[in-house]
Amino acid sequence: MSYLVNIARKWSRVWEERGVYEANPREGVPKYFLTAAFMYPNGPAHVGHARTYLIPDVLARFLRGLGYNVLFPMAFHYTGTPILALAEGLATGDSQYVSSVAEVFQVDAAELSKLKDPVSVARFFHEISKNAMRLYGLSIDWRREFTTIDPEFKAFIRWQFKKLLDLGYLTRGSHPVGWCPRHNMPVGMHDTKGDVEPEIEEVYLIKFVGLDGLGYVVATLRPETVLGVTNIWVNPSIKYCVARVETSRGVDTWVLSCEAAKKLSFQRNVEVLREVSGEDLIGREVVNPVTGRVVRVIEASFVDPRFGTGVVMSVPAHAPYDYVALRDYVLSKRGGSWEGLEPIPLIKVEGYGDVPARDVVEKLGIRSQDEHTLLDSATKEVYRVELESGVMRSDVASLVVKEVVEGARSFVEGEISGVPVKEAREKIKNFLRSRGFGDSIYEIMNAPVYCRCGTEIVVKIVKDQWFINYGNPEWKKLALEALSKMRLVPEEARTQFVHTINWLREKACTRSRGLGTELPWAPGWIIESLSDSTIYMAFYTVIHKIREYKIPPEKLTYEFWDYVMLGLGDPSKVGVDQGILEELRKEFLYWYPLDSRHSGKDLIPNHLTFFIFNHVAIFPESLWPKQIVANGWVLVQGEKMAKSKGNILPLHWLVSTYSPDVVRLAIASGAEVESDLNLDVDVLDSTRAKLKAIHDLVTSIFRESDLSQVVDLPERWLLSRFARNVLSAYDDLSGVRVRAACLKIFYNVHQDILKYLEMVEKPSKVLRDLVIMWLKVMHPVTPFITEELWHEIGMSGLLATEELPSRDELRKMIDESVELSYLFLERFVDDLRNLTKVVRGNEAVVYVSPEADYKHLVESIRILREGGRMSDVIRYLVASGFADRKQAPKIAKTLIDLIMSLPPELLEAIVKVGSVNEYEILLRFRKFVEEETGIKIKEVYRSSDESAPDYGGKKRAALPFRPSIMLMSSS
RNA sequence: GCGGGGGUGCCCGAGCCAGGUCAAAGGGGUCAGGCUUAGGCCCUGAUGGCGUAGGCCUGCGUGGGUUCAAAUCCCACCCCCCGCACCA
Repeated sequence: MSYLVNIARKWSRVWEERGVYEANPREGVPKYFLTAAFMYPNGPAHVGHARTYLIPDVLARFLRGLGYNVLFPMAFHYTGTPILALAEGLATGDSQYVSSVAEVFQVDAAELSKLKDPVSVARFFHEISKNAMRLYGLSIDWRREFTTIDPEFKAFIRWQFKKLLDLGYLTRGSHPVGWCPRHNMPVGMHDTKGDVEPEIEEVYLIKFVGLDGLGYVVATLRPETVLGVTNIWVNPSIKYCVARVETSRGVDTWVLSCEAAKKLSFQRNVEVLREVSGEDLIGREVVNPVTGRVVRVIEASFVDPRFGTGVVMSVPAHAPYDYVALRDYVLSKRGGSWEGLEPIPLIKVEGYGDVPARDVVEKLGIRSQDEHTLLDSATKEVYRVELESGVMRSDVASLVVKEVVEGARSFVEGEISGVPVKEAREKIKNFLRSRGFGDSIYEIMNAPVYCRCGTEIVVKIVKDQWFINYGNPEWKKLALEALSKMRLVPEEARTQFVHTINWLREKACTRSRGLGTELPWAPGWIIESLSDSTIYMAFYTVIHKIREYKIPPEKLTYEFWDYVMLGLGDPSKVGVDQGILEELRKEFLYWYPLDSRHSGKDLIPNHLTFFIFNHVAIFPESLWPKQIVANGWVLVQGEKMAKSKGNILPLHWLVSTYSPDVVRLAIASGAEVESDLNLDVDVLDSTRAKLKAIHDLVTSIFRESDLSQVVDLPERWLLSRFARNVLSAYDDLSGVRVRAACLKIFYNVHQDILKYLEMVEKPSKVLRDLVIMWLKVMHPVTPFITEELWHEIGMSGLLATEELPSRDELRKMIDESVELSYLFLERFVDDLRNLTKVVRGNEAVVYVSPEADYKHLVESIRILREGGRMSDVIRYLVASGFADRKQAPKIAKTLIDLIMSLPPELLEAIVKVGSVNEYEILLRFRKFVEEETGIKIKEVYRSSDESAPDYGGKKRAALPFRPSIMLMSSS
């Protein structure tokens, strides 16, 4: 095992020293430019990266072998906030934390504990990962490596964003985010306890004006039920605040729970004037803004001060909570009298009575307002059926007793009565909002969600947020156009891309903290990571030259990039030597457009789509990317990798434990790109065994001194099979079917060589030539062991720079007639074996058809291909004299069955080759057949041989490609 | 809820887009045999049911349909996985 790791160390160093993978423009040579998503170093590169990076590497090596000038670069993405959290954790010096991180990542705890700031954390994992990638054999041009906090890169990103701004694709506004009041920063899923995504939703507010002059603002998801309000709920045991609250119409005075007031202060200005107890509010009267009805404030224990405003409107006909609370109240305080509080039916729903809430409550047998689980499911049911199939009753206008706002009655009459709930909801919302009685706040629907620090998360409205407006219809059109011209692997991803492009709206593109590039015109705002990584592939084309010519970052101006990337402006006025500038421009144009972009499938709905959008925004059509390859996950022992599970397989550990070639072959042959790959230890072990077997086979072939010079049937067969497998593997690789290619190159070829060795007494010299070709075609997947073998068998030069056998060269090696003969033999063995299962016997007499009869098979194939039926075949057989009228149908049936059972390629081969000399083949491979089946071949006769005995009447049953066999027991 | 992907033999997993090459590739497991001092390595064969002549029957989530012919096409249903953003 250490052998494989050692040769990897040796050859990766040699390749690097000789600059084998440093790609420079070469005029007249076709280029291929591929990139994989650079990694975010908040941990070491792991087996997931290993997969995403291996696919382009195999393609890169393959294409180099076919004569392409291939560029495969890599960089590191420092932008973002997760590294901050990690650095924060490490900086506390908590040794338990440090050692747990060290363990999942398989890194040195002492080293780790020295890291105090985000940048050194990033550098630490960057170095580990980079070294792992080098040992892993990725054929990367490392001269072009960079990080996203390099000044040159920042200059490039500033240019990109200025471009987006000029194009009108950037907008500004405010928007709600999950927010930790203690950290004073936005929190996403990865900063919360248990990785919970805070679900932020807009909740509607309706203001009931109290007769005391205060605004009693209720929060609701169902504004249409405002028509059926019988009372207002407050919780008597909690504190309420009277506060001056900012609204779109100026400042208003509201009553709301003090907790709500505090939360709301993150969304708008709130000034608490005084506190009142819930108790004090009981019995006050408020006016329904739509119906004008005056209702009372009543106590209810179910009211949650943390949700909405802590003030709730009561709609007993359609809200189970309200119905039950009201029932409690009526029974305990009013001796069962509902007078004045009767549920007011608003919505008709099939299958329910006038008061659906009551129906459901009774169905579930709910007894009190404290049975939250039951009430929640009741609420869900009523909400769902009313939304889906509910219609506002036609008499709702009569509920308007007094017009608080002008036109309320005619509004309800004309727009609400008789319409579906969904529609009524929108109309009432708009009506109330336009009259100053409607508003909305944001609420965390899955509250409580806690920050990692333990503080409960609130919703904050971030102001002056910058967005990239992916909702722009013109832009979408361009993106769709680019997509339609792009090749996708897998093709199934296309619909997902189309939907993503259509669905995307404004994307917040800045953050208030983290590593990255500042928005040039808005200091303090950092461009977030999904936004600064959309066109950086272009940056690879020139960064090494910028460094080589020592162009200082301050000279990388807007004009500089405009010229290099777009050829705009006057190169003499850029402030950089014009010759150099032209050289950069030329190199960019040499490599661009990008030929293939690789990443995990998880990036389809974000990065890969943004990648398309930004390319079409900034670059002309001729420079749009040509292909995207999105690969599936890597599962470890059937499970998804996760830090929390501790089952992350870091690349540096993998390659030093199992060796790069083993890991590469296991990943490459484990699954096709689109599907998830399950990696477990057994697979790695058996892959290692496979490589060892190949290694030993190759060395033994070259150790063997006694080789024949013949190029006979077995040799021709071997060469032909090899060529076929390799050609087919080439096609696979061109279609990014790496697994299929691997199976052919590593498994089929290997097996054929073993078969060949069985066939011959003494291997031919031809085998050596074939092995040399074999090493070449294996090299893209397992570069190290093949390079080592290359030298071991005495070849000169580096295998890494060798050309692969060309398609033409391979095609010439194909020999259909030999392959057909061999196939015939295989089928015969199968047939014979099959027969031994049903008939006892240990020796066989075989009748083969004369070669001349093949013309009947060929003709029958032709007839069937041209749409002929059995009758046509019969007619032909009789006409040709092959069969008489009596036997023809039976023969035709067998013939057709035979033809139908043969694969089209084989039929093609039969037609092409014309015939098989069955007699000769069987005699020649008699021993082989006997060994394979355990049946002695007593005699082989031509069925046309008059003098041959006819055992069991089998003589006449022979058909081309299907000898007739008489099985018997020797006495 | 919206969107995407998928349900295949004991297990994993191809094949379905271009219907007959499909009892259904390839692994794994299991069984038998070989190699071997021994085998955890490797090699060969078997692995839905039936069959003393190379064949028949049943079968690819469920139920219908189209067709001479369906794992493959159409319709309905059931079930599983993954995304829904400001986060890499």
